[in-house]
Amino acid sequence: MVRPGGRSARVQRSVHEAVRDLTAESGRDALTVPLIAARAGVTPSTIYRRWGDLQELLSDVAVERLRPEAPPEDRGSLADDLTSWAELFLDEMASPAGRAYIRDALLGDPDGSNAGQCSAYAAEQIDAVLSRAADRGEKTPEVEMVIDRVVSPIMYRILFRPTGLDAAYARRLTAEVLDDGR
Amino acid sequence: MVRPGGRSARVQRSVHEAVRDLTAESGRDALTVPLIAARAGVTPSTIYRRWGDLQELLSDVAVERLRPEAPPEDRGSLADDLTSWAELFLDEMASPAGRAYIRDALLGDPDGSNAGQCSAYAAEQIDAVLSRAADRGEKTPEVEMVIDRVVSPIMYRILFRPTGLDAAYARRLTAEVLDDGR
DNA sequence: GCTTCTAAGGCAATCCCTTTGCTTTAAGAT
DNA sequence: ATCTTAAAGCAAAGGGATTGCCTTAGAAGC
Repeated sequence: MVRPGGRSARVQRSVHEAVRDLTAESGRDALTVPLIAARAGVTPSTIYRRWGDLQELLSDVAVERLRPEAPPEDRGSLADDLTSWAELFLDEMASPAGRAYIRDALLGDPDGSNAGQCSAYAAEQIDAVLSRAADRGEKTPEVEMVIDRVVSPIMYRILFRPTGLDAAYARRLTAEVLDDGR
Repeated sequence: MVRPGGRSARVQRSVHEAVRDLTAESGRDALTVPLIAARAGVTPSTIYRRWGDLQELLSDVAVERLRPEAPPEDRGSLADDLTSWAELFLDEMASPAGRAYIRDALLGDPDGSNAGQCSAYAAEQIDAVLSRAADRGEKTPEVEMVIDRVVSPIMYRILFRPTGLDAAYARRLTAEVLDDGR
């Protein structure tokens, strides 16, 4: 039984807020469950019971922060829309903060649902860009193809090869998928 | 000063061995530093001083296990070699054990060097396949292209979208990169 | 070979994170 | 208004993480 307006919701909000505040103040390495609990005004056992451990809590907070805040900007053409989305995506994800969120999201995620949520966010944004282009009458690649050809290489490099990532790489990947897919 | 034949090497071996044994016996969730230390015949502080924490130790062990044991089999043609390598790669990485090792490798890896090593292993194997094909006179894609178009999508799905991964996907990715790249 | 030097491991005490049984509270149902 | 029951609070115990100090063993110089 979910009680979205009640005490549970208040606790969830204050705990998430405490994580964000303490991360900003002292860095994520300084985070501990008792610290977060004290800041949030709850007892540690509440956090342990609801989230299991620190990593799962951080994973929750990370996914929340990786949620896109607005649909991709409309620049008038598929090529422009997709290219600028990919540049922005790379930029956000490859930043130190972005990398930290990705790691956290993957880390405390026993069943993969948080990671799946991240992927779903990207798919939504891409789908918005492609649908808009289709409405304009442009021929578009499949969402799956954009994920395989643009999102995957970017994420792979972020996770496994921390060097050589820049906007030009995002542009090249986008140009290639548009050449092949429409 | 490295002392490869001495006590350090013995400790390293016995600790790694203890991790493997205990993982097999009791599962990775049951692992703790004191447990591993006891099995390895060392004190916990030794492990903390050498590896920092449990996650970094597990990351070390994971990378060791992700090292390929032999060069890819020679089946006579680039298409056959690359396809069967990709199928094997997907199979090993997507297995429960493979996923666990990937997670561990990424997890306890503050500077990204362990993850980089994993990527280097894959690049080596691919390079071996491509060089062999080039020696036969076949036209081959670049290693980078195979990583972007075959390895990345597979790893992305393993990490972010745990469903719908099978040998057919590996074959499709390989076929596409061979069509485009030679 | 013997002495010297030093990186690495052992030991032990301390701190505090984690876990858990029991109690209390508050949101929703009747 | 009363009842029910998730969920939070409390507190104690257990044990993992950390660190200063000491000991050991391998390597280098004589």
